[in-house]
Amino acid sequence: MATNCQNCPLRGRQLFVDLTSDELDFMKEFKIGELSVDAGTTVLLEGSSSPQLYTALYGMGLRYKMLDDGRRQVVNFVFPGDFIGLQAGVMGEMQHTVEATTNMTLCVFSRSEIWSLFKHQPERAYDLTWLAAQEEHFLGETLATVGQRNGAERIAWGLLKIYLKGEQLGLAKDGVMKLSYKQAEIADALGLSLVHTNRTLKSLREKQIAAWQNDILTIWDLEGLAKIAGTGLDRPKPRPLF
Amino acid sequence: MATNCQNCPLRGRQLFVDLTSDELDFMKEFKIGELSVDAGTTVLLEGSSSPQLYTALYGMGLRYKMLDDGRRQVVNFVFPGDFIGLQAGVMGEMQHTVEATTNMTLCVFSRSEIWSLFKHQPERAYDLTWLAAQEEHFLGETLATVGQRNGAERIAWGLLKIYLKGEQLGLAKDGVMKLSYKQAEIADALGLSLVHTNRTLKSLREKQIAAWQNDILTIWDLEGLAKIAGTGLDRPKPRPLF
DNA sequence: CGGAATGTTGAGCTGCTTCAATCGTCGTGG
DNA sequence: CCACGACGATTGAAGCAGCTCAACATTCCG
Repeated sequence: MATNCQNCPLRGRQLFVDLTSDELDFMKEFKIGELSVDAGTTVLLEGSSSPQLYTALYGMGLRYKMLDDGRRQVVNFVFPGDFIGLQAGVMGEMQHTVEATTNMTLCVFSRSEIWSLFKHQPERAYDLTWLAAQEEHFLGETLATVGQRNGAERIAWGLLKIYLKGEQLGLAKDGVMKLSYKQAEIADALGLSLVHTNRTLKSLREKQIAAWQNDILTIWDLEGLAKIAGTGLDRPKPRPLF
Repeated sequence: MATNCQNCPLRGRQLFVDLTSDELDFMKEFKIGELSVDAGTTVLLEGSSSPQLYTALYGMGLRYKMLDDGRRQVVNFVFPGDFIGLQAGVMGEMQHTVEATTNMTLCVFSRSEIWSLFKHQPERAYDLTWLAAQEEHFLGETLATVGQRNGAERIAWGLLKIYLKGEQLGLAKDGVMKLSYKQAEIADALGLSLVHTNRTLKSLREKQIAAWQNDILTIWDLEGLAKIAGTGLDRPKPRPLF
């Protein structure tokens, strides 16, 4: 049976701020169903104008853009709690594709309700804008990484960000996290070739800093990782959940 | 004397959608003043929580992030009509620095009014979210460029985007546009070294495709530029103006 | 068992970086 | 009025980080 918002498994996790009971009531109305998809399914397609919006509930996925000649840029990774389809929601069409890389369950919202949210739930509308600004922030950090850092720094940065978010989500513990992606996907996220990504991961493993094999990410030396990445260990700030 | 919103020089330009007279009235209240700064001034500082938000009125600038070791990523270029400080407005602090590269005039808004905008002007709040989603879209395109395209493609892509936006803003005409940046800034925007940027620009010049010298960008072969960039010639969509 | 998908490793090459020197322009102080 | 220094653009040269090509290993699944 579908989860209802009251007992949403994501509520209460460190990454998210609490909802008022009013907001919760609204969300129950806003949510129109649940969607389960297999690994490999395209949830939203670049250029399409889906009538639906989603929040990831279980599972992982990725957002990517394709260049005309087939090169792919992974824009980011989708984890539980991530809101999917904001662009289609406000701009009318998706600017990137969203694909499930594991089996996923998503909460479904009706796009047409977005406007009523702005009209009747200014707090929630504000939260939505907050999320958009947050996405922009993270994309900016990613751009700085891909534009300025070298291979080792990029990989370290990527693993670190993923791990810290996983921690706040309750998906990571004691340096261990399930991470169901392919090396090629990390490579396409960081602007590196697959071969170089593979070699860089190997080097991190040999240095006893972190290993990522068989879909399991193991961090042995978080500080060492942060040092290579050239960044701090700040945890992501709590954010609104839809 | 300060411009008022009615006779805002930006209204009516192709890039922007019209405001209703209601919205215009609100904007007049929302706007609390005007700010003129010299070239080189830092308008907003990464990590700060400015009580003010801005819309660029005249002049150009850039947004950038610094890595801990001093490397700089230019996140994008600021043109007239661009809204500055949304992140500080909703998230409480800026995630990048905004600097004027020419003398600039900016409309000033009070950050504390953002909330009243959500409360009383849902249409404008929606527009704000639209802008945030648009920024996210553009950052995603930039990320794809920096992550996937080679030097020549990146430069071509960058010049093309700038020129097309300039056209819609009335800042470019017949292939000519004033573009007051340094080569180092384009380099830092595209993740290339200054030297390589210089050489790539030279090659575009020698191929009679485009030249950018003495702050003047001249496009001789727009289609050729788009072909190198690996993208189309789509003009930016009209967007809300604040 | 065969084939497809993913990961791993070797080898050679090059696009881009880094270092460094030169040139032109411009504002400043003597 | 000229010398000086600062800054940005330009060009040469050398080196390497990361790419491409290619072969092989491993796992999984029908």
